[in-house]
Amino acid sequence: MVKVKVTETVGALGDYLKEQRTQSRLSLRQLAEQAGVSNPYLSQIERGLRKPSAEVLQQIAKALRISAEQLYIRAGILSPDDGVGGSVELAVLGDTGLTERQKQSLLDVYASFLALNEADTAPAPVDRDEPGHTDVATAPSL
Amino acid sequence: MVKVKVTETVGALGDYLKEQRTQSRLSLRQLAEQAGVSNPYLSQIERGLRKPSAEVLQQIAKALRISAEQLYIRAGILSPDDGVGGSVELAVLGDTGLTERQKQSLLDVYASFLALNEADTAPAPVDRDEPGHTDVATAPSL
DNA sequence: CCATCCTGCTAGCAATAGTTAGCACTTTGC
DNA sequence: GCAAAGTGCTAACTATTGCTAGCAGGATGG
Repeated sequence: MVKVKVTETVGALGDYLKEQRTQSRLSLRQLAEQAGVSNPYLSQIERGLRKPSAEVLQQIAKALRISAEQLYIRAGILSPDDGVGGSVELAVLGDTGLTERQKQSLLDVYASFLALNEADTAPAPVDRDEPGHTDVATAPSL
Repeated sequence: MVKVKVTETVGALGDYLKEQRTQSRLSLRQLAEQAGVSNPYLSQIERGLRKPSAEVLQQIAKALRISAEQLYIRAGILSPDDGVGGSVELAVLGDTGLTERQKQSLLDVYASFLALNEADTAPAPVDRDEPGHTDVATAPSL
């Protein structure tokens, strides 16, 4: 009985973090250095004993090449459609690799997708969108 | 000894935060309550005296209906194309309002835009040796 | 005129984030 | 066999977060 519920969310974050780290073939010390924190501390974060500050979390996310927001979502701290509604818009608008025109086009497509799904799920309020299931039976012709 | 250098980034975050708060016509206490923090603490954050933890920052961002990532970017803590490269991908993949197929389409378009701009600005293909990057998107035929 | 509610701010304290030093174990090579 | 360097973890400490209690000033209105 090791996991004693330290808010449970922190543990989830730690697990996901460790999963990402090992998947990137990074040792604890390597990631710690890249993220600019000490290795014992990173170890404690992974085991759910500590909650990293915003800055540290950003550094870690950056070192792992993932979004801090995603880190939160995947760790179950933030629900996907909770406060992040519009994160696609923001991500696109904040992208420096796109021209303004391209951003607009992309967002147009995005909006149209959402509108389609909206109209789709409206009569049938069963909106369980399981990844891998790809419920595209009603999806528009692309 | 007055701490002159509070990293300066914190001040920027505070300024942006305050700007957003007043723009939303929220008093300090109102936002503090919505974000689940004490009002003196929020006050200190806005004045750059404190750096909020990851959780608190998320709560504040949520209460203001903005992305924590954007909060960082706008505050100048995180540069837009810095570690957030790929945030569009992540935002799209994390979006619950899209089907898997739509996500794929959107990302295809996104990738093609990037490829276009890449070819435009860099005649000589720059190869960045980033571990675990696995650049799979090489301009899909649209 | 004074009570009451708002605004934001300061002081002081408890909790915890993040540090350095160092332990135990495993692998690598001489 | 054993040094050297890798892995992650523990302990003790300092620095910082985030709290409660309470202050001064401005509106509102009885």
